[in-house]
Amino acid sequence: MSNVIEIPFATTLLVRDTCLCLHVQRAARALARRFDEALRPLGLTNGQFSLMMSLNRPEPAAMGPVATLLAIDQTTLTAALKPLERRGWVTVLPNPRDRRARLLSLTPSGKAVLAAAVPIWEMTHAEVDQRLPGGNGDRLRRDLLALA
Amino acid sequence: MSNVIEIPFATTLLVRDTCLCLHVQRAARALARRFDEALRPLGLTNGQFSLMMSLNRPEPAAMGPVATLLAIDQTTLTAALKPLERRGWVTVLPNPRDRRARLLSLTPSGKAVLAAAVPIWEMTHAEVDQRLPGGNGDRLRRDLLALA
DNA sequence: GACAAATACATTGATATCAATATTATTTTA
DNA sequence: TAAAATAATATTGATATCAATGTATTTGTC
Repeated sequence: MSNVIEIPFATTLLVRDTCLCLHVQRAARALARRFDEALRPLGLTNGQFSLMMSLNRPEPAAMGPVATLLAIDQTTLTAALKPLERRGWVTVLPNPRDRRARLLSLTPSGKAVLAAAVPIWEMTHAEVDQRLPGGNGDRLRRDLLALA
Repeated sequence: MSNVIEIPFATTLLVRDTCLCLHVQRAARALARRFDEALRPLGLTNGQFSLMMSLNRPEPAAMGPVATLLAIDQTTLTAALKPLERRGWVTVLPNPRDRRARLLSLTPSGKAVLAAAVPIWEMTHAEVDQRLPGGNGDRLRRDLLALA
């Protein structure tokens, strides 16, 4: 006898249409592609842009708080810094006050790339904002913050 | 003379607080972790759950439409199928009517895993829904669909 | 001050993601 | 029908992501 468990197709449709995780992942991929494409002339991805922007502080940042801000694992941050270091856009130096810690800074060329990216971000972001019901993302941001 | 371009810190704060791409990526990572953790006892990730659920159709699916539904690149789908095939949860067969195409199907054991995942999805999803202002994600889903 | 606990980060291994490109098969056009 | 255009998928190379684990350093406690 065949005992194959069948999931009702209605369940599939329910998950497809309601799963917030799927909806957020889909939107994340679509937005990432859009920003990646806009930033490509600078050799930056959306994630690298967000990371570098978060390093634009009066004082060098430590890794932990940056990972928390971006909601990425600390090991992901370690990996993400590598290509930025290699291109000379970011420096990762030991903190003399705590030799476990690292000080993350933008280099002058990193700042130059980031400065060039800002108008691209502004234009792309304005386009995205416009697509949203209501014409701006305030409501969406509030909802997303409740999930992060 | 030093000609270092400085991005105003206010710009950094503006991007941090308003960038929809960053907000969506952050929420996507947080939700992915939550669903991954809940599904871990079954050996499934959130993405594998979404993919396998999208294969639960009366007729085997082709790759293109599945990639479009999930808003992933077709090459990502090719790669994502590999571990599922290896575990015997999914079959990838050539389509006799069009030998370029592939037919994607769940195996009986794939259906069994997926069936076991459904109650976990329901519970996790209900928890997430509750966290949202208004107590459900209808509004958020509408906003996200406008981006995907 | 020694030692246990906690902290900060790195490494490894697996999967996810996409751009660029290649391969194979079908469809259209001349 | 042969050649060109199109379509469906695979491969490669680079980065992204996280769990599990390891290492070095600091902190807290006695």
